[in-house]
Amino acid sequence: MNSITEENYLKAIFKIIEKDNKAASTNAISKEMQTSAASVTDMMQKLAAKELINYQKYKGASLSPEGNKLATQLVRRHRLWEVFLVEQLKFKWDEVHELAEELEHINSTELTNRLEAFLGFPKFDPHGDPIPNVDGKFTIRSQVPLSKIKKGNKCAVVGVREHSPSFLKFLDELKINLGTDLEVLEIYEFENSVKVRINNQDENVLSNAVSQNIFVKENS
Amino acid sequence: MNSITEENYLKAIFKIIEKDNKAASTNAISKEMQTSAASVTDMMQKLAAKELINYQKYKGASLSPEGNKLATQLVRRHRLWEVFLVEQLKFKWDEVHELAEELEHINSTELTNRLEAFLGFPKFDPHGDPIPNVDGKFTIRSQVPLSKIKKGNKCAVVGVREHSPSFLKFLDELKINLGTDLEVLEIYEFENSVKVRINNQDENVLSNAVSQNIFVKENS
DNA sequence: AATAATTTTTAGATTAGTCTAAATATTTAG
DNA sequence: CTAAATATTTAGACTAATCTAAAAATTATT
Repeated sequence: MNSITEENYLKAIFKIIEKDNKAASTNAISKEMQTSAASVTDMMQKLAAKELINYQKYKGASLSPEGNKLATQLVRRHRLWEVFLVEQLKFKWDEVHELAEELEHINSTELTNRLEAFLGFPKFDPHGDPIPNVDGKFTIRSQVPLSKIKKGNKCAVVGVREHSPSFLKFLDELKINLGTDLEVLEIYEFENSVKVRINNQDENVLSNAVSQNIFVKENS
Repeated sequence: MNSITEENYLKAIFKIIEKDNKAASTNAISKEMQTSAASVTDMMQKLAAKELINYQKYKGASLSPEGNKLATQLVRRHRLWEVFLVEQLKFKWDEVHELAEELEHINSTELTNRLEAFLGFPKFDPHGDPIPNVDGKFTIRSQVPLSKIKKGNKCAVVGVREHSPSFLKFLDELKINLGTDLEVLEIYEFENSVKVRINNQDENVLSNAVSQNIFVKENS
């Protein structure tokens, strides 16, 4: 069996590789895990000995097939619990990450699969991230940052890149959530700010920092 | 904050005191926790230093008001999760203990209270054990072991004393569950076995070991 | 009440996960 | 392409939770 700590390291590596598309460096992992680089090196040796990662001194770590399977399972559990917390317990999308971070470590395939069925086999979590199915397969969906949408075009929010509570709460203020319809009314030269109409009602100007972190699907 | 290990010790002490009505001895705790007596002594000193228990060398441990509050909260979470697993995820009553044992350590009052509301404020868990409310108050209910019911009388199952999966599965075989109606048809001299009619249908003879472990409410 | 049996505590070690500081390797820049 | 800067690893130590073996205290039994 693997400890919760080991699981968290695997998840960190998974996350870093997903973002950077290259082996996760010791420093990147230590930053993600909020631990010292020395602790990371220790753990890399341990995980390599268990053949959960491929690791070479000074060269960073990647997931072995087995490690990838475990990490994917953790992502699956995390996102299913987030759906439960938001849809059934009525938590808000900025409140569920930490709880799911704990719930995901409850190691029961039966529990995970029953939860998935109970929730109706959701394909995406409350932030629009895909939920791997029982075989670890993610549902792929076409999505672009809002910042890429041309003036005059309409689209719908399908996800967010940034997951911090502060960003999510900010979007709440703007009445932007998953499924929200947006129309790009204007794109300003200054910092590429965009003026959008939100759900055919309010208009608002969004900074590039915001529009880059909202994923949308353009209306066809 | 308290570690999961500390929480488990508090729960063990709670359970022992509930059963024996006296300070929990080192040996009783080590048996409950499946650890050595030496480990228990160490932990008792730690919990006493935190003022979660009253502990005197060689005299056993009892819960302080603060420790009792924590233990009750764990019992509350454990039983609420059991209700969720059985009622929503369709687990059987003999399958939920271990999972609830993990879920109970997720330390969020908000989560607990929302779960309770989601489940409709249940007062008893799938084994008939009372669920403490947000203030730690248990619902008291009159109940007697089936072995105390007189010949000819009718009653309904409200709980079980023994919680082992093997006992619970055995009751399943007999079609005995919470809410099942029983009529005592005969009491035999030999070991006080009882013949019962189950839900006005099957008849079966139950050993005293079984009838002592089924709690019922006599029909008025 | 003295002694035997049992229970509990203490002493000393072990493992997992962490740290800091020092040493070593790699990368970057002049 | 060497030297400085940065990244990584190693060494050694710490804490929490555990263990076994030995010592001490309590309880039970003649």
